Amino acid sequence: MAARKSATNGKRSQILRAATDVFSAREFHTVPVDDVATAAGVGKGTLYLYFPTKEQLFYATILEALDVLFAELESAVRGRTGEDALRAFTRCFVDFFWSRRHLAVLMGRYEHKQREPEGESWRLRRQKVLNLARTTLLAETRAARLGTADTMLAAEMLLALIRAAVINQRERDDPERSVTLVVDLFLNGLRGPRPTTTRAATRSRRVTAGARR
Amino acid sequence: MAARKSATNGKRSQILRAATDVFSAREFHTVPVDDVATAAGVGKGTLYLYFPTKEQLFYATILEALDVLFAELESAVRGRTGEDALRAFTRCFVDFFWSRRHLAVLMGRYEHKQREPEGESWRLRRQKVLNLARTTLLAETRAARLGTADTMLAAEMLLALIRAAVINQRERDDPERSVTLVVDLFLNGLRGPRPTTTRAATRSRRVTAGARR
DNA sequence: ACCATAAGACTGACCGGTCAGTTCTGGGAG
DNA sequence: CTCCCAGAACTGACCGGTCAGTCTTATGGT
Repeated sequence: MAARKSATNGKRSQILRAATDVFSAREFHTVPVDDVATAAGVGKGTLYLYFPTKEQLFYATILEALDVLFAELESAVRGRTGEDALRAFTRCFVDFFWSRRHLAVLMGRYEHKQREPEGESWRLRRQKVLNLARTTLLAETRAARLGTADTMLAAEMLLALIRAAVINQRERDDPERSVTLVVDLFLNGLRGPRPTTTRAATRSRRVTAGARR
Repeated sequence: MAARKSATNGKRSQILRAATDVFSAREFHTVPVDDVATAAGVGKGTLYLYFPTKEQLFYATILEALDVLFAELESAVRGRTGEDALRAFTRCFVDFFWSRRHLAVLMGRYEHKQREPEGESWRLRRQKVLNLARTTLLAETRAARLGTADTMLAAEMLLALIRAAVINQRERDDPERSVTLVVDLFLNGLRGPRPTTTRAATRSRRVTAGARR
């Protein structure tokens, strides 16, 4: 029985993995279910044993990934605060999509689906991630005297920066560098950190911006 | 003849406007061409007199909008430099989508289509906008000692911030406020501008963050 | 023999694009 | 001004292809 169940789950995640690949490479509506089944190495009928509709299969790929992401983010920031937490958050985020580049495309592409019936749980999950970002930023935003609405927007902007960094990253780039770029830009802007001593600012700037080349 | 031609163009843009509305509200593949025709108040056949395929109709909505955006951006920054230019650029961008909110969704949703055959001209146009952003940033990025690759990424990040601001803006918000938020965050980060005099920084921060509420 | 699982052939709905027919327009003749 | 006609503009019923989801059949384990 345990064996049966594990075999079952094995096939389910096998389908799920294939679905993620295929849905990342091509747009949802241009992908025939047969293609997913073929990619997964199962018959179409089998696929429908595990997922009731094509849409649900699609959402399953997103939702499960978001759950993993959230769990990883949460444990990454646990016990940290301030800039340290922010950096850990960003690093975790970047790494997650670093090893799942296709997912970044997939998620960005269909964020709007949040309005559809199934999309509700998607919205909820995204909200959870956003809230975690907001919490992580709380100290900084308080220091900046931001109101609640602005804090939320700041969190959105952080995610936007991360997204831009991930999407524009080349294969050969160093993910850690993206983290630095994002966090530094987000905290100190293009003009660099406020100098505590005049020379310190210059040094810090070079680390931020000049590492490559 | 002049009358004929203007009547013709009138119908074309009438269809185009309807298409933009419909394609913004629902996803491309879930929209039957009949719906667009109905929304435009013309028969399906008429639609196919002006646009060869459904896809081309779709792309026409995007491409024409991008052309307008680029022209407006270009004239907004002409003759300006530095922070002044950056602010004008951002303001123009925000205003454009402010009066065309649906477009922001539409463009973000299908950026990935750039890989498709028709998407080539899309990619080109986006590139033009991106380059304009890069040029506008040139002074700042030089000051920050960024390499070419990083300057490009900085431009991407500026666009990402603008996009986030536009998408998260509520109907009642003041667009000018979004501009301020984006530019200030981009240049000086969440921690605010480097103080030239101690008090000046505080004043500037309040403008950045505290205008609402 | 019976059940659980898998496969892929099949079917019905749906929609992009066409085209045969209709309506509009404008201008020339009476 | 009215009638008529030619051609342009427009229309929507229809056709053919494409799947999402079902159902029959095959396989193997107990």
